[in-house]
Amino acid sequence: MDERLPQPDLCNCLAIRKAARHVTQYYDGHLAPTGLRTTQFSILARLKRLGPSTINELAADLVMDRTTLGRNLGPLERDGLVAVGVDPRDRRNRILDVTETGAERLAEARKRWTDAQHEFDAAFGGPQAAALRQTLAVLVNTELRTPEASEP
Amino acid sequence: MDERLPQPDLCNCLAIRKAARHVTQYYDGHLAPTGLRTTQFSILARLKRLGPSTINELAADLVMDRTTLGRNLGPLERDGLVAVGVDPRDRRNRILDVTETGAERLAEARKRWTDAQHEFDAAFGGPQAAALRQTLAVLVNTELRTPEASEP
DNA sequence: TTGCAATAGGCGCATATACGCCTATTATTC
DNA sequence: GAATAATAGGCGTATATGCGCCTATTGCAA
Repeated sequence: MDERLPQPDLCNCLAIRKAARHVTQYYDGHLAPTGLRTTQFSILARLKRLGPSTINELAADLVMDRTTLGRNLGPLERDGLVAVGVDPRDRRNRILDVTETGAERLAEARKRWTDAQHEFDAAFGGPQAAALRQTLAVLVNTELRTPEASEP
Repeated sequence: MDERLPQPDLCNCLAIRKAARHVTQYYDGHLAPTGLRTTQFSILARLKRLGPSTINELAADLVMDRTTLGRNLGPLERDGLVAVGVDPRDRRNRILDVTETGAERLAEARKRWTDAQHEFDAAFGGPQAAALRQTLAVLVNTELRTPEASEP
């Protein structure tokens, strides 16, 4: 009975991307009945927690590129889950806020999310999951500098 | 001097997706001069390691959806880095293989990847990185069942 | 105040991700 | 051997991701 685990990846990036695909599919499966994807759920949840925010603020919180968040707002705005307004005090800023409909949808999705969290803990181990999240928080706050393009 | 780290996410999925975005941007920045994205580099590297493989085999190895890999092959095939043939013994199968051009490009990219790995270890800690990769390998092999849609 | 720098965000483009449905091909069963 | 099941993969659709370049707006300096 050869029950060894496969070799872990040598590549940090591949390792985390594989895991991200694995876990995202799982959470997406749980959230599917609510019509929200994992990314959309995260956006709604964080925006609800932060309160009205600009695109830059929310994108930084989600460790997401500014333009990525901007595009991800499209479906949410179209479905009336997020309101996008202009800051009257600085009209460069867009003010994002969760609508009432968005809050309701978020509340429904949160039930499914809780189920997913519990099952995840059961399968992977609660303490292990907490430790992993902690490690990932450190990683996200680790500055990784991209090399400059060489001067011409 | 309030140097506390921000609270780790409670959501396993958000935590790992944030980290994946963070790390992917870093590796993509290093690989950019080679014209390869991180995903493409991973595909080439794994295919080179596995030898000629079918789409299903390679997709499973990469923890990637079959259709995702299928589409990601497009640019690689277009640029002559991967050859896609039909298995004469079972014509349902596509046989993927790294071309000579692909091998050369992979070799160049591997240099940049090695730099990225070293700098990653320096910033995050080599042993911590190894432990994280090990943990993620366990996670990827943890079965997470998606709930069945309710019967009508 | 006017003119330049800095900031916030949009948009084109290209790739990445995956579900559902489809065809082609092979394996199985009667 | 013909009908059927199972498997491999393609394709439509939709969202996710982010770089480079652009405009709009604001802050700052001469």
